[in-house]
Amino acid sequence: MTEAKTEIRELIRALKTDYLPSVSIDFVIFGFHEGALKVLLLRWPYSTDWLLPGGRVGHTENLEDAAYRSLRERTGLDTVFLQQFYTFGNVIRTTYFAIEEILVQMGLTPEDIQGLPARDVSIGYYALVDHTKLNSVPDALTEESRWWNVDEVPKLLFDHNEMIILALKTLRRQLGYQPIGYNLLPDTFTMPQLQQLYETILGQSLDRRNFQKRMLSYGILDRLDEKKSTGAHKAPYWYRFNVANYQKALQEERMFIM
Amino acid sequence: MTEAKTEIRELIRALKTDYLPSVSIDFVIFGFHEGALKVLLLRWPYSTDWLLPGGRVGHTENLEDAAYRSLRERTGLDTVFLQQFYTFGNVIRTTYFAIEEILVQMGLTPEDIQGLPARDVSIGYYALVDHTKLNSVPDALTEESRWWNVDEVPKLLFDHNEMIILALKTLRRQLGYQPIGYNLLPDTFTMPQLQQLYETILGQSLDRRNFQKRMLSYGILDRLDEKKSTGAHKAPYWYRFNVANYQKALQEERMFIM
DNA sequence: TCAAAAGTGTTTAGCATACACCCATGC
DNA sequence: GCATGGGTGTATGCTAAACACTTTTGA
Repeated sequence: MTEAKTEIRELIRALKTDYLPSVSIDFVIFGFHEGALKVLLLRWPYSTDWLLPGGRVGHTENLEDAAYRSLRERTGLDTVFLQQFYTFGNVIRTTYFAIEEILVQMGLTPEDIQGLPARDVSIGYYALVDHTKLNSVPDALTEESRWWNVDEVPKLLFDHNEMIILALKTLRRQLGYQPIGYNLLPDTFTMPQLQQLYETILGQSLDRRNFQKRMLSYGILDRLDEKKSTGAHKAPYWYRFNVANYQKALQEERMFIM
Repeated sequence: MTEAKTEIRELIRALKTDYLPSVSIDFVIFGFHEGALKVLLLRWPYSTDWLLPGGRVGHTENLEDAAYRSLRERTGLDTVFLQQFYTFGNVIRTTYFAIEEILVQMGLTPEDIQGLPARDVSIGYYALVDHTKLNSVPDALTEESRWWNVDEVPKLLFDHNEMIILALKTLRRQLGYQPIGYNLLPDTFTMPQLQQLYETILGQSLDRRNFQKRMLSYGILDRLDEKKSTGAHKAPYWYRFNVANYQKALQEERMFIM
């Protein structure tokens, strides 16, 4: 048996003993890059299908702590925007049944599989991350992981396509009552970049002047000096989020109607 | 041992074998009566504290089905508005530990308690019900159940106070993009009654004329004949929800800004 | 005839939308 | 000097908010 297979068996063992049975976490990790909204997917060994990264909850671990821990273990990211959006509990969603073939190829014996929870209820979280800061941490169950454009996501395992759709819908609605961009953009950014982020998430273009007017009116941005030119045109200003005001706006809700 | 205690032991046994371990459901059941928003609470035998009604998920039962089933078993209501709003997973939230005293008084032995999940992750649902149609179905674990005004709810067991607060917050936000009232009002109702419902949920008073104008503009109401007088004043019209349009509005979202 | 509550229409103000010209830079 | 993209202000229209008088009814 290869070392990888041994590692997988160890993971499965831990799954049975170290974590709450019947409960899992799935992450829709959004990143923003080259004007497109991306989502992080991974692929198991011996499988051609992709799926969302996930995690589990320790016996004496708070759910939210488990979500942050799992995400940190997987992405190396600590300060991310992480939000629970829905809990999925259809029976067919995660029967190990459906992926038995893969499990067998992973070198798991019937005894390994025996005792796995027959189905999970999975708590969906979505995360917004600065994709330049992410360094993917591989594990034995991850053969490959990469970013996909949200509108080019293939058919995924389980109900993970629906999860992405609902996460995106929730994210768009959230844009209506909370600011967004912190943790998703670099520390300093330009107004056109911020606007592109909004346009990408909303899937529609917005008026430059009106967008800037609204954003500035919220008082969550601090303007810095000029940007070094990146092309044959006037240089845009750098902006930075005013963290205090940004946090306050997050609390307040009810502004930010797009 | 009393018959009630035998029933309780049977319930606890079923809890260990018939349902997913570590997963529970809690209901914030809202009713509207006498101009006040109410929430249904219950009290266990041998306990002075109140708490939210709950349910569990069968091994081969979809989460949503389990929610509807539990609610039906408890309230006799079939067609209710039921919405998942958050999943709670703090460790301290449901340790049986915290209520050991009560369990002992219920006649449970250490062996009964042994094997109970140490903690649950609980999926919160809120329901809107026509409180006149509710007939409470008692079980061995329910010593007493009744409606409480939402602003007079006492300190509850576990984290159930927080649950009510978050459910109400979600309900209020929902009022911003979906119509509400079907399942919460009688079949026919008057405009002032509908307005009172909105005012009650939002916790603020609204302008009569503007409210009526907006409501009628949504096309979800059918006006009937005059109401029989209920006082020394002009009789209000009866209205009824136009179910087809109401359902369509529920799908559409994004209208109904209050 | 008076009090209590419901029906109804108009005016106003604020905000979101639409829209155009000037400016800086690199080639 | 010209093409590219960024900066900025104003005019308009729509809709939510503010607001008052008339009608019905029972006591």
